[in-house]
Amino acid sequence: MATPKLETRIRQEQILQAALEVIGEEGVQGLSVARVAAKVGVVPSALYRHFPSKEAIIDGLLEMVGRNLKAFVQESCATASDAPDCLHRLLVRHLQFLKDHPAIPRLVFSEEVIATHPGHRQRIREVVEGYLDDVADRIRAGQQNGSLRGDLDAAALARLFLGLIQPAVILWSVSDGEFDLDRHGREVWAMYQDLVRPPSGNTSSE
Amino acid sequence: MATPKLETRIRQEQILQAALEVIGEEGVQGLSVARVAAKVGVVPSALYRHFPSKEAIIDGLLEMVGRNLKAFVQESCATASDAPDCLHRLLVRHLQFLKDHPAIPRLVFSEEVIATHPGHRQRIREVVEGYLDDVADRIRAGQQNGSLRGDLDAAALARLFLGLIQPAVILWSVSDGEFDLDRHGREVWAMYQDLVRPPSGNTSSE
DNA sequence: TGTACATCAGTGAACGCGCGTTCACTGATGTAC
DNA sequence: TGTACATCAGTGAACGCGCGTTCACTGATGTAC
Repeated sequence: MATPKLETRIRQEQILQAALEVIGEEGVQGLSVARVAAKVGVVPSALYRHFPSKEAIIDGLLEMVGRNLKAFVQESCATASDAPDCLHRLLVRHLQFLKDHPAIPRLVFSEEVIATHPGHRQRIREVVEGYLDDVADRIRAGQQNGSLRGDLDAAALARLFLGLIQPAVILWSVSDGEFDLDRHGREVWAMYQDLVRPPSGNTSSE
Repeated sequence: MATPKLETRIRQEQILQAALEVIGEEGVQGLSVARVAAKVGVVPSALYRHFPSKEAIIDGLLEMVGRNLKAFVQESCATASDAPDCLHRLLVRHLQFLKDHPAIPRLVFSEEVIATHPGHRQRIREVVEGYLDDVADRIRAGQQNGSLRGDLDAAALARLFLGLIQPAVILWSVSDGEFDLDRHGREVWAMYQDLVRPPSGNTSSE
């Protein structure tokens, strides 16, 4: 027993972190109990002291991702001057996050995880729809204070916002880092901004 | 030997078709040689008369998808009156296709396939970038004949067009068919159309 | 037209492998007395 | 302060399973003579 004992709470965090690293390196398909255990520095069966099953680990990851997305929206908009600025910060943050931690979108948009287990599908549904709802709320607020054009459906605009990010995920995955995320962000943001700009010039009415 | 012999060409098509069905039912993760063989009505080892490996089957699928996407763009635009109409038909066709054959986008956007084998990543790259290039070409043509606004980058507009479709893929997968694809199509198309409409009223100058 | 032979799709047993999970165990840590 | 005990994280061997793939074989089909 070279490995010191640690509390379950700490181990759970370590396990989730290790699982994310494995997904980043080997893909969702490569996520095995053995590999996660090796990264934690522990024997595979030790993981069962902290999670009842591999499915529970994946569920823990999805829950974590959901919390992170919620925090992203809040933090991006807390420091923003108006709704367009909030959305812009959120987009930039997402693209940067994609660059730093490609494992997360891989996990959320992974058909594999969805199809394997009904519980995962439900969890991903909560994460994606929760995110879209948060974004739509911010859009609605912007529409009400006049910083965003008011005649477009907020939920549909939120889906379109997600559509600024998703193509970047696949192109980034597929291109071995050649795809220019920053440029993509600038280009699609210019278009989105153009679309949601209120008709008159009062972009920051209070 | 209850199974009659058939030519390799026919079997190859049957195998690819069966593989698509398996992905539709069990996900990419559930795609196994045994399941495909069962669907074809043949013993697992028989597949090796027609494909050298499971990887080759997946590669065959990706190639097929690439051909289908190319055909989609051509057919949608052949009967269209102008570039916006062409893009609209293409969008509707894609969403309908997603409804009928959810396995295909699952395959193309599957992180699993990408991460597993470098050859697959290259193939998916060809498919996605080829599709984006085709769409961008149509957009460029529309910009030149004045049916599309000319001051936006065609490649970025093509990526945004893909962004109309991708959120629908994940929401459709995750919602057990509850997500309203037709409504999504109408809403995001209205926005896209609004964005790409030329500034003056001459939407169909020749 | 009839026979001999090459071709090759399909068979089924077998393989080695990595997988998720279990279980009896070990032994360090913290608490009760 | 010192001893006895409960707790529980980590161990390592073992499990059954499904996987992709191989290989010697079978036997129907089509061709050459």
